[in-house]
Amino acid sequence: MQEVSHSYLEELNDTQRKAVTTLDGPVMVIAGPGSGKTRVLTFRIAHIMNSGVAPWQILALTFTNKAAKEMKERIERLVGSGANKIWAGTFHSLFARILRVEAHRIGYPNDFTIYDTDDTKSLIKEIIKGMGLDTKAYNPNAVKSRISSAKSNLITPKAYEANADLMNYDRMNRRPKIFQIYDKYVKKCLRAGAMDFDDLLLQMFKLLYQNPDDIKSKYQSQFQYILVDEFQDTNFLQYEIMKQLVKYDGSKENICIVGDDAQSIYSFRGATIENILQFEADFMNVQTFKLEQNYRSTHHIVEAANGIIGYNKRQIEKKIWTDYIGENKIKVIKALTDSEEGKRVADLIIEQKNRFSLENKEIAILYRTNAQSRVFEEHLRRQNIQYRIYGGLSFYQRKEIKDLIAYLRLTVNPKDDEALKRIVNYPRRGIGKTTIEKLVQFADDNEVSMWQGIPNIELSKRAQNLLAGFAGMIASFRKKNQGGINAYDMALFIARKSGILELLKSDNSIEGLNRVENLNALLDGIKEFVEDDELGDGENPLEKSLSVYLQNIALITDMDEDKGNTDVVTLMSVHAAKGLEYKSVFVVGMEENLFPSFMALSTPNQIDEERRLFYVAITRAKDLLTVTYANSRYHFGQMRFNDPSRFIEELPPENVDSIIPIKAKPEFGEPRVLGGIKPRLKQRNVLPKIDVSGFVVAAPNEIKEGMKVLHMKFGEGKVVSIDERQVASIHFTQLVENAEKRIMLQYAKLQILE
DNA sequence: GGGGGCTATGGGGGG
DNA sequence: CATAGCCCCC
Repeated sequence: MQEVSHSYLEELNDTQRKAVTTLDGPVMVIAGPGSGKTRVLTFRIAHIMNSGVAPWQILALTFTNKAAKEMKERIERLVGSGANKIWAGTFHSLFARILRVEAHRIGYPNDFTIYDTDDTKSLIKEIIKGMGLDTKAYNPNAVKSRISSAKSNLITPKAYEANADLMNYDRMNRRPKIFQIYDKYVKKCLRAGAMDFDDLLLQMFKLLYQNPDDIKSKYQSQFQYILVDEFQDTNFLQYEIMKQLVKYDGSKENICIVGDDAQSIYSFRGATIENILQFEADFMNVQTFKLEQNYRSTHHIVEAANGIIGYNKRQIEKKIWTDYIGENKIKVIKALTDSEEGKRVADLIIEQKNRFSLENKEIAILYRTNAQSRVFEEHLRRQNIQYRIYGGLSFYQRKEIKDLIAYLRLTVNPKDDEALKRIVNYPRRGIGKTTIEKLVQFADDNEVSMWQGIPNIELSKRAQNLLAGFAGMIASFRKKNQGGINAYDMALFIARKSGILELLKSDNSIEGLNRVENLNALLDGIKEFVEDDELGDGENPLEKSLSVYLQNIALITDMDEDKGNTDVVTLMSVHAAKGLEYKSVFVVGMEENLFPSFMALSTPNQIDEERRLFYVAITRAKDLLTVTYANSRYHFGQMRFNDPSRFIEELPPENVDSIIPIKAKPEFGEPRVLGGIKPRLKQRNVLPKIDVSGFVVAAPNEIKEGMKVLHMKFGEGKVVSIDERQVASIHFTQLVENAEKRIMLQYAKLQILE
């Protein structure tokens, strides 16, 4: 037996050490900002490994993949080797990895597509339009967030319809049919073999809960130790998954959660502080440790943070303190315009760099909304200060990148309707809007993906040939892809054969050249992925297929990318700054309607969350904190006037320099009031209510011309004709428009009436 | 079916 | 300001 060194324990204070060495049973660590939380987590994992536990038996759920990567590197240095085999990453990426192996057990292909926000939105929009509803009343964003929140709370479409609170809420907001959209959305995703971000959690839960082939015990016994970072930002569903993994007969319940209720800033995506309270109720004998000493910031910053958070009721009792007495108070700067704000921040950065010999990378500008980055960019560039913006439009969201990726997605999973719609006519091959609409309708009627509809839909000869040509190309890509080709060779082949590369190269404008460059950068990235010789769990090189590549990039964010050692000022949203620290921090745009956001003004709970967000913002600073606001700023091309943020007044005066407590009155430019909702409904099919109990599905070959049949969705109809591809034309008596539908017998659920 | 120009309209944070 | 969606023309 090798001698194990525990010398790292000497680097910890008493509470930290207890949090690291208490390995058995449920542990809760409440960790104030700058209290050495990351250190505790890494040391704890190292300690678990030193106690003889294999790295792959440890599940560490972090907030970003970058945090997981850094943690693994630090653990590697502490314990020698093996740290790369720890299951560390975000909920989404780790569950995607598991589902890639297990999805077939719950009705999904293992090669499932991950739908991003744009895919989700466009699908929801398609459904709304398909139902003849108005996209103004049924704002796709609003609908998406209702669906997302339903999924995060384990509410199925059926349960949604049966839930009086949800239905009343939707009725009050004039969106009574959200439950139907939700239902269609779920079905369409399944047909497309696609999971959205919420599904990565929801399907993981289903896998464990439904427990096909006793799969649950496999993961329960694998993950002997579970750690969850930023627990305050997990939602109900994430917590339920954790419980599936940890709570069972004979479990040692070795789970450690680390969080800070004061830094809970993600309730908009379903995170709930209740989880912290619930944890103590769900687990017996939870051992709680509170890390209250702040090692990061000056007393001015810590006291200001305490002062701010004191305005919030209801929090876990704790007192964050520091023995770091700083010289510089918090600076509050008022600017007349947003542009002046940008200039003053840039000037002050120059001044601070000289006076305190700061490097660019020790400085960050934090804002409430990504749209605010522009003025700072402008002025930093003017002053020749290197910077980097995180968040906003990422590389993978550029059009030319998404186009090629859509081809790759379709090659891996041809049922991916969103990918198909995107590129079926790009580059142009004469397949127009009408054809695509018909294909969408046909696929919907037959409850299949568009890809499955292509060989069976009846269109003009021309349209049919064009579609067949496209399908043939994709089929040839698929055939090539199944021959064990790596992702790079495949992607290059597709970029050439699809005509994308050629099309982009024919554009000699600056933007065109840029696009070619971006596409090449994407191909380089794929090459890098292929050549990376990182080892997987079983010491085998990780698989380099297109499918694995797509899974990797679907969950990548700006934050995960290496900044390298470049010396740049960081610009990012406050949300993105969670967990980070800088010597000098500028929190900008501190105005009513912006921070706190106008969306939050009417709800006390949301104001509290904005306040926690401000708390997170200021506690990123180690030495210097500057808070700025502007009397006027451009927003959507309009000049707007805002009062200074209430949070500025909440800063304790003794920790602040040069505060100017003037409440500017708006002179003109009152906020534009959005108009009322004007529903504009066309006469549409109202689908008949069909009693599905006692429904007898007929075999495809039993259906004959002239028969009267019952369809699950469209009700009674008469079979007009059946063609050689087994597509039947059926006239449905209860439909108002497009009563004659073409239905694929292979998939149709029809009952013979007479 | 495709392209170009014009208008109306969003309104946050992110995996 | 940015862009989706519409209208009109080829």
